[in-house]
Amino acid sequence: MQSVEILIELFRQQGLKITPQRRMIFELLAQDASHPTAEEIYQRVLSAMPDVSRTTVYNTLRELVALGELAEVEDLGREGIRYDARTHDHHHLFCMKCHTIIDVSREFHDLELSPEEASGYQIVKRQVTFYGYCPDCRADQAGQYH
Amino acid sequence: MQSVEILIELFRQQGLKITPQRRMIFELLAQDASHPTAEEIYQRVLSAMPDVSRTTVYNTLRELVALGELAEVEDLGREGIRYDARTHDHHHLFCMKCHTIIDVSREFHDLELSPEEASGYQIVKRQVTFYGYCPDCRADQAGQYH
DNA sequence: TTGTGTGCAAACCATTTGCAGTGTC
DNA sequence: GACACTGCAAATGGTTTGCACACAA
Repeated sequence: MQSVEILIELFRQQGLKITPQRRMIFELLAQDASHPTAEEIYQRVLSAMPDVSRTTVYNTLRELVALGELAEVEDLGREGIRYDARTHDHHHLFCMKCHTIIDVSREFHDLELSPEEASGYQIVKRQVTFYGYCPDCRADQAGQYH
Repeated sequence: MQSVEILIELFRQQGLKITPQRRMIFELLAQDASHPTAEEIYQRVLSAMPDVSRTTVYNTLRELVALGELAEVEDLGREGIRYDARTHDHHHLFCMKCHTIIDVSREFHDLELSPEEASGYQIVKRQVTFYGYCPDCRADQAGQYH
């Protein structure tokens, strides 16, 4: 995801309009590396702008994803889609207890499949997810994955 | 997931009962490598046993997961949880168009994180997902990921 | 016989959609 | 002044739950 100004420019180029709600959503996302759910984003917008609707938040997230400015993260914790402002490929560390996700910037070079292993698939992207327990959660003994 | 006989034995040991519905679900899962959704499993059970309820299918899947005999796959295609009878760690190839998932048995040895990269996480499991287009879908030109 | 399992219907929860009124450009 | 956007309420779709009856052990 790019800066708020560039996003605004991009939306205008697409014939999309810039409303106070959208501007606020852009600003909150641009400074958020926490992989929030739509509901979490909605709550943050709400505290700054008490009349927003969930619909508006969902609409704007959908536009950002369609424009390639926001990435959806697979639903690892069964609590809905999480959003990621880093749209270039990277990997994730997932806490199986509190469901926090943090980024892993390292690249991995062993992730090539031979033609037989690829079974005819044309591979576009590789994503590694490390499952484990974050520092807070390993303290109170590891719980169950669920 | 183990053989139907061993699953039956395991359920009995847990004080769980063996009903015709459960036996049918065990048999269908044991011979299914397609990573089906709960609904797909329900439809298959239904064609052999026209009075099953979704509730029974969901209950049995939940028990199997709790016993570690069935694995849940992250919801890659936003169509619900998919189930995997292979419970030991392995990797997946996902078709971004038709959402088919196939297994990759290869192991990858480059997937170690240094202490700094792990940010204090205790890592339990590593999962690689290869995103791409399956042979059928790459034929009719690649569509959009959604 | 006892307690678990089944099936129905209703509840849930994240997300989407229909629509009338509002605001951007 | 158009047309996109907003917000409300209702719909959707996967999954869970409450409950009365049925069946496995």
